[in-house]
Amino acid sequence: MDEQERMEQGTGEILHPDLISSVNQDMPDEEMLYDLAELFRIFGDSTRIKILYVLFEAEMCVCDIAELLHMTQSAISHQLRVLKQSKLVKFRREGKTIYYSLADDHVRTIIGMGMEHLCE
Amino acid sequence: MDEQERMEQGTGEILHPDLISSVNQDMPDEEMLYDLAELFRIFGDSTRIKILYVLFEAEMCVCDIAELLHMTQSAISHQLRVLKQSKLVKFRREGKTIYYSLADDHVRTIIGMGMEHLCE
DNA sequence: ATATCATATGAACAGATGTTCAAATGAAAG
DNA sequence: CTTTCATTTGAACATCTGTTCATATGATAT
Repeated sequence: MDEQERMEQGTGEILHPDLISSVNQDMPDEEMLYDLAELFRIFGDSTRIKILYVLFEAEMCVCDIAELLHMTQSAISHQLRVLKQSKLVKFRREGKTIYYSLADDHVRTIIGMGMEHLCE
Repeated sequence: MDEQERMEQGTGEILHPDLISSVNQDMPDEEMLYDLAELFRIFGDSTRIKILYVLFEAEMCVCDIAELLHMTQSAISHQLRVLKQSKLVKFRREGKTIYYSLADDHVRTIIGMGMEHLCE
């Protein structure tokens, strides 16, 4: 009844009201979905993917990563900051240099999933 | 020798030359890493994540999705185009309406991985 | 202290991205 | 054919994002 009335009100946009309310109940809350998108957004940049891939192999300092990727040390530092904020990498200081490494194995798994999807 | 010379040439940026060349060999090619980033970039938007999540439950037409997400039908259509191009969703026509659904189970797995990472 | 080196940071700029609006398909019904 | 409805499309616009450049930390060595 409600839905039928709305359908006649002018917009006339609702085709399957029952389906809509059913799906609506099973949706995670807005915030969770936002956080999820935000997580993937971090992986959605070549430079950051490369940095993470490099750290697959070994912990490494900023200038080494910059050299490896043929990029400015500043650019790398900015991106490491993003990765740090998302808890995807961690770091330790040793004198003047700072060594970065993967925060945990989730990074490997997620990137692995992506690779699998591509290779098909 | 080579590396030492370069270190003294001026920039003085290379700290661990051996590590660099070792890691360099194990890196996937540029294009693969770019595609990988591109794939994740698709997941890195709230609207697209929501659309995918909705399609977890059932195939659905454009105006239903728009209604469900409280968004313009045009905005949804634009995003479905992106998802279509990335082969993440497929569609079938039935008269005037077009029904979209997930292309395969990889989408579920990848989003599942992201969720797992968040819930820790 | 001063110099040097590794890294971080802030402002600025160019390029990418998402939504909106208006208009165009494309299929069914009158 | 014309109308209606679901969807697509293109241009315009505002916002976001990544890199660069110049400068600031912060630690070591002289």
